[in-house]
Amino acid sequence: MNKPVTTPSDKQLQQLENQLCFPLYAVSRMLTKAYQPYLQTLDLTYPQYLVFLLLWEHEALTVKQLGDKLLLDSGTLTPLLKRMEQKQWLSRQRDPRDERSVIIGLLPAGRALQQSACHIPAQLLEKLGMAPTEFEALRLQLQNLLTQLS
Amino acid sequence: MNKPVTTPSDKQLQQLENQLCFPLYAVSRMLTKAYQPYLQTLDLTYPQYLVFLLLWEHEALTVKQLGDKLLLDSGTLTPLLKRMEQKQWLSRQRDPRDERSVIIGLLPAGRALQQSACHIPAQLLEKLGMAPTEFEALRLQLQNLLTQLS
DNA sequence: TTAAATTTAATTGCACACAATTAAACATTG
DNA sequence: CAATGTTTAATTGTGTGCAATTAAATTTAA
Repeated sequence: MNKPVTTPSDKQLQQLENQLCFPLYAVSRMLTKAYQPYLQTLDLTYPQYLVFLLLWEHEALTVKQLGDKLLLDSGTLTPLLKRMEQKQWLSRQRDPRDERSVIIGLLPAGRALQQSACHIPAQLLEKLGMAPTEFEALRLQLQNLLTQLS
Repeated sequence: MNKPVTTPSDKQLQQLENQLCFPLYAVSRMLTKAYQPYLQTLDLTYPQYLVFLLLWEHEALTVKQLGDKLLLDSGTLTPLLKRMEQKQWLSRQRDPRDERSVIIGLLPAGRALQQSACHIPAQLLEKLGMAPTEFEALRLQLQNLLTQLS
């Protein structure tokens, strides 16, 4: 009763790969689009929203710390943060104790946005329409993948 | 023995949202990066690789058909396909029977790339390090999410 | 304590990604 | 058949996303 232990063909492996890698790529983009209607009214993009989630929690963080938490480098963050600075949402200033670091701090207009954004998570979760057990399973798998890949 | 049926707070919902939405966003980017070492030697990007996977299978497709399959619009595909055309990997020509459509066809250099790329799926799958049951579960959940979101 | 190595952010250049608009070709309908 | 509506790509403009380089500040080591 042994199963045949044949090596999967290149074509079979390609199909497997695309059943996982492409959906991940596509779902991620669709998810960003799903935020659009809510974020657009606040003049926010999804990466900017993620920066706010961190600042609402921590009040001030360096570019480096933001990058570590979001897995984004300064080439992405610097122009993004400059745009947010122009809207008076946050401040950018060198750390006097280590002039290499740039500290990003919440400004009143940025703090005020939290009230307008606090209903987004519930609306998003509803859009996903997932059962709690499914949700938890997916969360764990993504967590594992993230560990595996980074 | 009833569980307390309290409404989750905004903060709790925000945490839930970020346990799923942010990991999806991050994993997708890390996955693209995981392809880098293999694609770089072929002078390919991940979206370009996806275009090739479709062309290797179908030989020729319109921009519209590529967009439907990849969930990308012409604003993304047109410049990407022009870059691939410049490398002589594919041709772009209007369909004589419907001048609105542009047919993307494989050229010899593009067809030849398939031989160099055929080992990528196996290497990628190994990098993910997932058990078959896990793999299938994740695939199904992403499939469901994609349906829900699009 | 200087010289070398390291850390951190900014800059530069290239490639997506998508909303909105435009333009051309085709299809439909009166 | 002509007017209207629809489909399809291209274009434009804005915003990421990242590799590679640069520059400045700090840390380490000789």
